[in-house]
Parts: sequence; C-alpha cells; structure tokens
Amino acid sequence: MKIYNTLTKTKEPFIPLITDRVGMYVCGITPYDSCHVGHARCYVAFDVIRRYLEYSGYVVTHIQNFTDIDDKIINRARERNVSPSKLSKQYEDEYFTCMDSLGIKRADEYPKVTKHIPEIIEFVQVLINKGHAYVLGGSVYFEVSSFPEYGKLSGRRVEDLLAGARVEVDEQKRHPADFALWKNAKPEEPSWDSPWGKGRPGWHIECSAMSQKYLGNTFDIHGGGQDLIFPHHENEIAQSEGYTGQQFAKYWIHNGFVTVHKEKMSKSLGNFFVLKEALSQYHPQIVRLFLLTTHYRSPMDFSPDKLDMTKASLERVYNLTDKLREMGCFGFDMEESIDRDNVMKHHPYPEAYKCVQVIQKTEERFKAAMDDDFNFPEALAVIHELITVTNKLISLLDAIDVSSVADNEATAIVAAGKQCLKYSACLLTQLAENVLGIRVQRERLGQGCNGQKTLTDGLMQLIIDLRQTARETKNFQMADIIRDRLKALGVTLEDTAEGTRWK
RNA sequence: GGCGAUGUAGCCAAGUGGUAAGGCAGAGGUCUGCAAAACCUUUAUCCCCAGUUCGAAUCUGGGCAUCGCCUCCA
Repeated sequence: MKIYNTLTKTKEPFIPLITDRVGMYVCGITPYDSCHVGHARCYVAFDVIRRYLEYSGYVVTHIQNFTDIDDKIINRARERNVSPSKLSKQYEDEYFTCMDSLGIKRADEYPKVTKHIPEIIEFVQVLINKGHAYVLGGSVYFEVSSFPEYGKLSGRRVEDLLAGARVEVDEQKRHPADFALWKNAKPEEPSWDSPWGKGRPGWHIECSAMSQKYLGNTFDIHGGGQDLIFPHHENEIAQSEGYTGQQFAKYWIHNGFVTVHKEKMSKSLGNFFVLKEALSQYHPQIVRLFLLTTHYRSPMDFSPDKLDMTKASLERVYNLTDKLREMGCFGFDMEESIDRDNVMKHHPYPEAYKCVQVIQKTEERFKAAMDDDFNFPEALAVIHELITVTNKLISLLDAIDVSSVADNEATAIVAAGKQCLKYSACLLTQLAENVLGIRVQRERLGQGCNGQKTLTDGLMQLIIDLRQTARETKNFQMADIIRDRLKALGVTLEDTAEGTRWK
C-alpha cells in the first residue's frame, strides 16, 4: 500500500509503527455552524481510508476531535445569547446526524478541548520549560524560531511568511509568526485557571495534546483538509515535536476541496452548500457516491446536475442487485463459490467463461487501485466493470435454456454460473458496501431524506385515484378489494364528501 | 510578492514513458405486447509551442488559462 505523504510530497509505502495496527487522527470540526458539503467530503474520504485499512487487516484506532471552544464559538454564542457549550453541542449533534446518514463509521473517540484543559496546560508548560514558548501578558506563545524545522510540512519559510504581509502583526509577540498556545481571558469569556492566569487554549494546541493522549507521541496517520496544512498542521508539528523531540505523525494525508463553479466552497465566500440541505434533496447514498468519484486529493466541483449523474449510476447498481437478490445470490461467503472456474471453462458459451475470469480478477484489481494512494475512482471503475460483466453473465445464463446442450450438462453449467453470480454478490457486498460504504441493496433515491415519505404519499394518492376511477365506473367490487387489502396492511381509507383520505 | 495545484470525449473522471479505464448523456441494434432493465456496436490522440526519446497525455523548458494556501476554514 502506498500513501501520498504531504510531508515528503511523494507516495510512500505504508509501514505502520506497529505491525497490523494503525493510529489515525483526523482533524474534526469547530462546531459553531452547520457542516457543508466540503466537510462531508473530508469525512467520507477518511471513512473509506479507515475502512480500507481495516479490510486490509489493520486494527485502526481512529481519533477525531471537536474544537469546542474558540473565538468563533464564543462570538456566535454571544450573538445568539446561548452558552458556548450549548451551541457546540447543537452542532455536534447535527454533525453526527449528517455523518451517520452518510454511513460514516464512528471514530473510536471524539475528544473535546473543554474536556482536556489539564492536558493542554501541562503541554504548554512543558513547551515553556523547554524554551519553545514564552509568557506574555497572561498569554503564552510558541516561539517559532526555537523550532528550526518550522515550515517543513507546508514548504514555507518564515521569511516568506513575513513577505506576505498577511500575518497578523501582534505588537506584543517576539516574532510575527509566533502563535498563541494559551490566550489570556477577556472579560466575560469562558476561561480556565492556569499558571498564567485565567484563559483558554489557543487554536492548535488541542490537537497536539489530545492526539498525544490517545495515540502517543508518534502515530501513523494525521489527516484533514488541505486548508489545514498551514498554519494548523504546521503548528501542531512544531508543538508536538518541540515537546517530545520525536517525529509527530508519519503520514500526512490531506483531502482536496469541494468547489462551486471552480471556487473553493467556504463560509467567507458564501458559496457553500449546507450539508443537511443537500442531504434533504439528494439521498445520502448519492452524495456519498458522488464524493468518491474524484480522487481524494483533487479538487471536485459540486453541482446538482453532477449528483443527478451519480444517481443514475447508483440506479445501475441497484438494477443488478435487484436481480441477484431475486435469484437468491446474496448472503453467501466467498468460499461457497468454489469450482466455478473449472465448470465454466467448459461452458458452451466461451463468452461466459470470459465473464467469470473478469469477475475473478475483481478483488485483485480493486486492491491494486486502493493500494495506490486510495484511488477511489479507479476502484469504482472496477466495481462498474464487475456490474457489466455480471449482467452479461446473467444474460448468457438466461440464454442457456434454449440451447441444445444435454439436460444434465445444462444443469451443471447453470449451477456453476449461479455460483459465479453468488461470488459477484459477495464482491459487491465486501468491496462496494464494506469498503466504499455504498450500500448495494436498492434504496429509494427519490428525494433525499424525505424520499420515503414523498414516495408513500405519492403511491397512496395513486391507489386512491385508481380506486376512485373504479367507483365512478360502478366497479365497487374492485374498490372494496382495494380497501380491504389496504386494511390488511394497516392502512385505513375514509371516503368523505371532500374526497378519500388515508391513515 | 512567496509557495503549490490543475487543464484528458457533450458532461464527470482515471491513467504519469509504449499507441487513451469507468460513469452519465447521445446514436444504431438485439430482446420485449408497450415500456423499463440488460446485452452488442458506436462517440477523444490528452490547453499551446519547443525539446529529450525508437516511442510522451505521461519527462524537460517556455507560454496560456483556471484555482488554492500564505487570515478563520474540511
């Protein structure tokens, strides 16, 4: 398995610190507002990465933080006249609602800043003791010049940062690039006691302190959006490596942005799609699949018509799994599809044997794609080819009934073919569903989360209209049958002067 | 100003030295009472220019275009 490492800007063989175990820290959200589609991309991407690592035999420890105290939360809470903790809780809940619907597996821990103040204070104190930080007016700053490797992740030099002239120039700091580890409390702000007075953690310190607590000084994978490379992750490295003197994360994985009309989706540009709204219009499975159609490091442009294309391709999956389910092909283990190769070799249709060969290579090709820096689109292509060839095999097996093969031979061949179809079903379940997280059994894709209700309403209206037609043509027998059958299903019809209603 | 990314068919998107995966859309055909699904056939020489090479979308140099980070941001 190879992973593109932002730190080295190359694809590197993945070698975990401990055989068969992977520690992965993914930067979570600051819960002060609703998630947008960009968040979904990030967490879907790392969900698939996590699933693939598990599929590959690793035991993964996945940690993802909530930065639940910060300027943005304080300000927003003040605007709404609620407590910061209540505000952050609201958006944490919303986060889980959205991500659960997308089929994202829960991380092992979701540590919060406010629950780790002692660890953070200790971390800051060590940095001061080691000469990496200094106290200034109740705040504590990291001294960038004390960490010569500063800039190694983002490829920046401190001198260049100054040339940009966009670094906030704090009159007090020793150097403009120094950043806050601990912020002196302003009046009426949430604060905690510390050796430097009342205050709260700076932005980057929580990830250093909490990743260390849950994953140790050095761990395998640290991930997040590309916009976190600088300054967030750069600063994390400075803090953590300044503290431990050891390498922080071995592999840095960063996902690309979601754009709208080619521009980054962001709060400040106001061009973002709120995730929960996107999910109410498009089924979460469509959104999830869409997010996998582009390599995780490339930018991807979001637009409704692209989701429509994705929806069509997902229907294609269901069209096949409908057939496989009707044929009783699901629910078997890989091992049960034995001997298909031998029998199919003598299939009277050589085309069928070719199908089998393609099916047999699916898993290997899927792995090759995913092993190459998690190439989601390539892996999806493999799945689509599996679907095509499985459909083809079904067609060929259908045709065998009318062939001139001897009965007993035809039976054996059809049985072998069926084994192949079971194998296809296994592959779809294991690869598409378990690894990519695309559920392969048909779901109503109609109208996002509201689809079920809308469909039911529509169907009921259709039945009522048909029954009304029967009543108008005096076909009361049919009308009564409809009413009785619905009653048996727990649906009651009421004919009123205003029309028929159901409950 | 510094650093970086991208430019492949109508649309989306893989491929990073040997003559272009896959999906969506389109066209023709098979099947079908009709439709749908499925199957078959079909739709590109890879932004431009120069160079390296037997051979480049794939490497080098130069353009053009778009975008990102350097300020909160997945």
